[in-house]
Amino acid sequence: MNPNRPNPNRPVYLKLRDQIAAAIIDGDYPEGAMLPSVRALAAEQGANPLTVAKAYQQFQNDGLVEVQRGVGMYVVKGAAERLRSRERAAFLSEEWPEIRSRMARLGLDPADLALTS
Amino acid sequence: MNPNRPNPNRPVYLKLRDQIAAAIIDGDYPEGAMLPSVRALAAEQGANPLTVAKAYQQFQNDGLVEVQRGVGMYVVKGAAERLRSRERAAFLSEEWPEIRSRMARLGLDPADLALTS
DNA sequence: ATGGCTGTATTATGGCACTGATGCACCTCG
DNA sequence: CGAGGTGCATCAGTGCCATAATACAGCCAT
Repeated sequence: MNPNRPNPNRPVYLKLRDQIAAAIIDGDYPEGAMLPSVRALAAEQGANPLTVAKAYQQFQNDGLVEVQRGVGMYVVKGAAERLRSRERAAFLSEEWPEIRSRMARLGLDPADLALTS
Repeated sequence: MNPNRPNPNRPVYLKLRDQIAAAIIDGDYPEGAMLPSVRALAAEQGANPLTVAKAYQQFQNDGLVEVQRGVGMYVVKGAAERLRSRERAAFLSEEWPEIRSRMARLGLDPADLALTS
């Protein structure tokens, strides 16, 4: 299921990826700070180091983290804002339309649910 | 992925399942009407008959369609409302909390987006 | 009754994604 | 220089998904 966002049986490396992205946006991993090593995060999350590495991979490709081989991976300057901007655009263009149409089909109104929670 | 909801590369049988569910809720397959045969829908969708059968399977298990072997599968009375109710509950308890928290993180307000579209 | 339509069961196969174990290359510090 | 920390590459195993080829079981109009 999917792959798919809310899917519970979702690939581990994607769940980790989302979790890390959230931490960067929220400032839990400040700019310039070193990310947990693949082994450390793997041990903490009960996952395989390679799975963690795969989760980190995309951030490297996108230039959001800087890799110093033999040392560690660091959050680059402006990563949080760039990441937020990118995720927001992706959400609005790819996810929100489907969510909105599904809610309409189910007779739900986003404005109502916005208040309750 | 999930197998995740909005995932584009999602198993065919799940995409078909969602598509059929939407058609039932929207009344495209009215109560008492016969669903397309597995072979017909397979040909139309360019899929394998067994894959379509797998998509139909869950509706049988849930008692939303009645199977008349040798004839076809029919939408039972009240299926649309039961299906909508079930999907709504599932959406609110499993998907909406995550969606809401993600929107908050990205600085988006459901109430605002409810108007725009 | 027979041909043609339904759904279903069986088995086999190819592909793909995810996960995992091992070892290597690189850097820093004492 | 050596120990212990980094990330990274390679290979293999596993399971799900989709497809295919058949064959079978039930119903109905001609």
